[in-house]
Amino acid sequence: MSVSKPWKPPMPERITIADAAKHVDEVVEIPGWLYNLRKSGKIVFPILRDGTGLLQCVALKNELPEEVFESLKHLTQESSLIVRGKLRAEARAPGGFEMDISGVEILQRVSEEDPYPITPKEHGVEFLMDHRHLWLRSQRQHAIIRVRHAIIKAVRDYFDGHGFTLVDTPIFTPAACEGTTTLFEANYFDDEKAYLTQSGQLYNEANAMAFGKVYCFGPTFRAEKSKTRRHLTEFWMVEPEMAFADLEEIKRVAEEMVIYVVGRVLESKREELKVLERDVTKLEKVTSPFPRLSYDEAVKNLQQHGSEIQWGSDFGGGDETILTQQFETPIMVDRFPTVIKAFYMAPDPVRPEVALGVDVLAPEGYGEIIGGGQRIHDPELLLRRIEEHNLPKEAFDWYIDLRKYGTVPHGGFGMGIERCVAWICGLEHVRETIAFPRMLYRLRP
RNA sequence: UCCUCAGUAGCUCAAUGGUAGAGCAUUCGGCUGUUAACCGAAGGGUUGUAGGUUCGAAUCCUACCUGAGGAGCCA
Repeated sequence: MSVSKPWKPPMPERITIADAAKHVDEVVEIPGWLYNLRKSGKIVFPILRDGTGLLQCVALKNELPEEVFESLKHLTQESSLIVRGKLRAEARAPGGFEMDISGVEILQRVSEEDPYPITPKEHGVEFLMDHRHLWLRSQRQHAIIRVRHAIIKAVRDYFDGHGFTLVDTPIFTPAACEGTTTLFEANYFDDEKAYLTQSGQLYNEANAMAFGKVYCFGPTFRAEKSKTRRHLTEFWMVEPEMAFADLEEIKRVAEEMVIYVVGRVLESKREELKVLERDVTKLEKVTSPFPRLSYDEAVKNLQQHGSEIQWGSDFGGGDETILTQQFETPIMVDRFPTVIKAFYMAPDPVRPEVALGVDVLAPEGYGEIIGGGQRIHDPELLLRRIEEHNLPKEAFDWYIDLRKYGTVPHGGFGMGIERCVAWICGLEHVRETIAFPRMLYRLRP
């Protein structure tokens, strides 16, 4: 004699929208938020957002209990809910899949008294920045942040795959790297001052002498009152440093890494670049070799193109644009005047008035994304430079030690992640390249 | 820090010295395939703040506040 068990409907599998294609013709449940709702009498089209994508759903009045249909019909933007139903391939739906809703669980209905502020229409920069915590839910911001993720992953994969060890450097530092004017100050217990790092480089050099090839990747802080589309006060920088490397090797690595990163983004983030309306043919041209100019040649070139620049000064705002517009790939400019570079920059042995430094300038007007070069490894010269720059020698004792105990030629570079993201995504401003940008006059949200 | 521009409904904007308006959003009504859906209706305003000019100011003037773009500086 058999006992019949009471029939229970099988619990539908919970999936994400990104996996919808694998579950066509299955009944599933998807938790998410209401992105938008279109309705037409007895049929409503809720569009669900779950962080992995968008899914159009369909609910018919005749096929659902009255209260379920009514609750959907009056649901407000960004209300949180779980939808259940059968997935179907549907050419008319954006994304190509659609769910026939059979059940809905509303987790929270956003009140119409205080509706979601970011509507599907256009908004201004100030409003969006004030609502950055909500703005991140939009398609465009998803695309940018995902490309950023891909860039960071590619950068790490590049260095991890080329014998570099990740050795992160401190955020709190006791003294300035290159001067004290640009640093954020913090109280470090009792009466001591600490500063937020503006570069991991000096510590990177110690790490390179310990491990050979290292990189650090973390946030850096600059208290400069720069108010332009290229500046944040808090930004992320990846900085490789290599023992036994000369300027040519540093340039080779910088070029190879940039090409690798762009390639990886093109390979894995086509959809996101499409959302951003990025002209990918411009990125596809980022191949070896990058044009190499000396500072001397760059100055001559700029003067021919009408710039006021004189030998001995740094590039002005328009200068980088004039230079990069002439090429389709990033360009490398090296051997800047020693006087405009940091104290640790190695002079060219045959021409000490120029330094063995290099900048990589991105095309399309994006400008400097990488700065680096060979560091001074001669102890006498380093001491002299510290004096010339009026830096407190005691603060650099440990740095000078690196030249006393087995000094070797070495160098590296730093790449600003946000500028790199802005370039690859084709953005107007770096403020969209990080979830919560910190800028002059903007600390919130 | 300096220069330029801008602040009008929740949002995006119009109104160029003479009665503050539209689209979106919200609410109500209509519509069974919508694609930033559409159609009809309703509510929604100390025109950034303070002062001044004028019969009359969103509009002209002054100061301040807020924001945006840029310069210098930088990745």
